[in-house]
Amino acid sequence: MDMKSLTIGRLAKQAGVNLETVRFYERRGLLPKPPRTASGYRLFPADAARRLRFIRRAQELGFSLTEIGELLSLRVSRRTTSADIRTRAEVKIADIEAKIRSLESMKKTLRKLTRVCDGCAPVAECPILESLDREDA
Amino acid sequence: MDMKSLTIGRLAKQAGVNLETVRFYERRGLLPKPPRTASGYRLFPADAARRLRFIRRAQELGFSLTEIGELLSLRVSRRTTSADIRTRAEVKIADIEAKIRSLESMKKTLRKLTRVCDGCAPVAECPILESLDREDA
DNA sequence: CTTGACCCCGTACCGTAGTCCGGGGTTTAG
DNA sequence: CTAAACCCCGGACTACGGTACGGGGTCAAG
Repeated sequence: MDMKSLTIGRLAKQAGVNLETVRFYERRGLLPKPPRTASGYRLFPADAARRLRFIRRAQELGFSLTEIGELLSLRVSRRTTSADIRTRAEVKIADIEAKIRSLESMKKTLRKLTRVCDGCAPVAECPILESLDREDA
Repeated sequence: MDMKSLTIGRLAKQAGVNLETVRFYERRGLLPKPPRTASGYRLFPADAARRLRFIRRAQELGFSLTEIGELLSLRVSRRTTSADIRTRAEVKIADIEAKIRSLESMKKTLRKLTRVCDGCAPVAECPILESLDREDA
């Protein structure tokens, strides 16, 4: 139990999540199984909190836990070739860019709306529908 | 039943959602209650499909149905003042900008990863954890 | 050496967002 | 006129992402 390890309770507090959520993510494989003390207590490395915060943020961006698992597994190692990782990373980048474009489009519409508000011109229709409306999924 | 109205089934197909989902959104108030035929069939205006597609996209960006309802209600009318709408729109813009920043950060990390792949330098750690990791919610 | 805070585990339960079912009327194409 | 295809409704069911519960062991302060 050196200073660098965290019990599950401390980790949960540091990351701002429920303790049960930590166990749940461990079961789901989003958090690597931590070493245990002789009595069975989990001892998480300090950077587990960073991983938890990453998961939370990614969720707010509309990624499912399964997709987050895929993001977290993006790294080069003996088992995975560079080319494989590269391809998978590029797919994720494309997903992300699509999300950014949708958000930019929503933002533009909302900005237009605030300008209309300044001009005091009443808009009866819902202007945000203009955004996010062209083709593809 | 003019050409411009859609039965629930046609609407669902056009928007690419399940028919039950349309009824569900109507119950949730995300879709305005459509007029009915004498026999009770719903007749949706043609632009209901646009609204459905907006809802789906916004969900992919991590907005809950409740938040989507708030976005859809952003418009100026007798009941809502320009100033009120303006304030609410600005809050939403700030939310959106935060999402965009997080996504840009993820994207940057993934780009770095693809460059590493090109250079064939193996990375054992999970580099994406570098992103989305500073302060605030 | 006890008491309160913390941890273990499995299982049950919850909210959100749908999705399905089934018994019944309606519409439309043959 | 009838059969297929479509629509109505209420209510049950599902999947996902947690969250709570409860019975038990552990650890640290007094």
